[in-house]
Amino acid sequence: MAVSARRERERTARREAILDAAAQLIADVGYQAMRMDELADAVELSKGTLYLYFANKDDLCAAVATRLLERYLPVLEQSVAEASSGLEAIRRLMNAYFDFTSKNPHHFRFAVAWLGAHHRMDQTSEAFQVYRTRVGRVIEHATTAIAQGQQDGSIRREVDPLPQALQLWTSMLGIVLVTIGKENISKRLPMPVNLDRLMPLHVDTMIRALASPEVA
Amino acid sequence: MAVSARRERERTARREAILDAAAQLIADVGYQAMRMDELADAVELSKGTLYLYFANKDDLCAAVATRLLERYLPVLEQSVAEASSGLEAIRRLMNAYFDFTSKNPHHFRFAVAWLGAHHRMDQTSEAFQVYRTRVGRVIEHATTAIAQGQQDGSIRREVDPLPQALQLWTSMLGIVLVTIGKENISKRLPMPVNLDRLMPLHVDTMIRALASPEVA
DNA sequence: GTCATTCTTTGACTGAGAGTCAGTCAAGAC
DNA sequence: GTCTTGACTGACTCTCAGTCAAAGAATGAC
Repeated sequence: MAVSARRERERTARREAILDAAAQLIADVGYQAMRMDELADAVELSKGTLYLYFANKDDLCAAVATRLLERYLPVLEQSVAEASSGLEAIRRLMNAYFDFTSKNPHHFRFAVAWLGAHHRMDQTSEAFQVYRTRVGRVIEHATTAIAQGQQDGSIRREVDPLPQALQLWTSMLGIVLVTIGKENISKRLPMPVNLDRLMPLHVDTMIRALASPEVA
Repeated sequence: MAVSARRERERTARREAILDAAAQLIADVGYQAMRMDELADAVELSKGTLYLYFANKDDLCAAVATRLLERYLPVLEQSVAEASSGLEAIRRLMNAYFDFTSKNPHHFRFAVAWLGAHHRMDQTSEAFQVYRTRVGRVIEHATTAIAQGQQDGSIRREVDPLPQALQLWTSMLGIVLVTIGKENISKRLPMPVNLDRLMPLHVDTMIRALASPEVA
C-alpha cells in the first residue's frame, strides 16, 4: 500500500524537522534551558505532538546528540585515514574529537550529564541505545589506531589497545568538560590558568605515554 | 554583648545541622533527587528556614561539597607527605583523590554538574568561592609534587608544573566520571569493558608520561 | 457523495518541586 | 508591661515536563 509508505516518509520528515529545531534551540540555550513549549512553538506543533515522536525530553536530546555525532563520524574517520602512523592517527583523532566538542559544546554537556546521571535519566530508550553505538564507533577507531601503531612500530607493544583506547577517550572527557566552559572556569579556579593550552598539552602527554621508545 | 555571641554560635550550629542532614540525604539519593522539603523534614525545620541559611539548593550543595573536600584534604596531604619522590607523590595523590571520589560519588557528580553547568547554576555565591579555593588546594599539591619530582630527578625537566598539574586533575575528572557510574556505564557502552582497571591504567599512563627517562 | 474508521494533533490540565513572603512567636531591651 | 528584633513558619506562587480526552483530517467502503 502506497499510503503507508507516504505516511512513513511524512513521519520521518516531521521527526527530522523537530530534531532540526531542537538542535538549533539546544545550540542557542543548552539542553537544560531549552523548554518543550518553546520547541513546540519553533516547529509550529503543539507540545503533545512532540511526545508522539519522542518518549521524553532526554530521549529527544539523545536523538539530537546522536545525529550530531553521526554527522561528525566521517570527519573523524577521514582524520584517521590520512595519518602516516598509528601514533599520528591517535593524535589526529584526539584533535578531531576535540574540534567536534568545541563546535558543539551543548551536545557534549548533554553527554556528560548522561554519563554522570544517577537516577533521573531513563536510558533504556532506543535513542540511548543508538547513541551508545556511535560512541562505541569512536572508541573502536581509537582501538584500531593503537593496534595499527603497534604494527608499524610507533606505539609500545605492551599497551593493550581496547583498555588504552577507553583511557584515552575517558581522560579526554575531563579535558573537554573543563575547556568548553573555559570563559567561566578560568575565573572559577583560584590560580591564573590558560585553558587554551590544556588540550594540546593533554595530547602531547598522551602521545608521550603511548610512543614506543625508538620514536620518543 | 553576650547575647549576640550566643546567637552567632546557635546560628553556626544550626547551619552545621542542616549540612549534616543534607550530606546524609545527598549520599543516599544524590543531590538532584534530594528535595528541599525532605531536607526540611529531616532537620525538623520548615523549608523557609533553609533559605535563611542558604541562598538556594545549589548553594547548599556547594557548601556540602566544600565541607567534604575540606575534611579529605588532610588525607591527600598525608599521602603526598609519605612519598619517597615527586613522581611517587603524584601517584599517591591520584590514588587518594580517586579514593575520595569513590567514597563520595554524589559529591563528585555535583562538582561535574558545576563544571558543566551553562546558565542554570548561580556560581557567584560565597559557597562556590570557597569550594574553588579547596579545589585549588588539590591542584597546588600536584604542582608542588611535580616541581619536587624535577628536583629529585624523578620527573622530566621540560614539564611545566602548573599546566601539567591541571592536565592531571582535569583528565582525572573524566576517568572518575566514568568509573563512579560503572555498574551502569559498562552496560551503556557497546563493547565489553572492565572499568575497574581504568583508573590504575590511567595512573600508569600518566606516570609514564611524566617520568624522566632514567627512571622509566 | 456520505459515512464509518483510523490515525494525527491539540492544548488545557496535572503534578512535582524550587523558591517566597506575610505573619507568628519568643527572647531580650527599656 | 510593652516594644523591638530576628528566627521561624507553611501556605502559596511559579515554572515546566509530561498527559489525555476531545477535535480534526485522511482514507476507504459502499
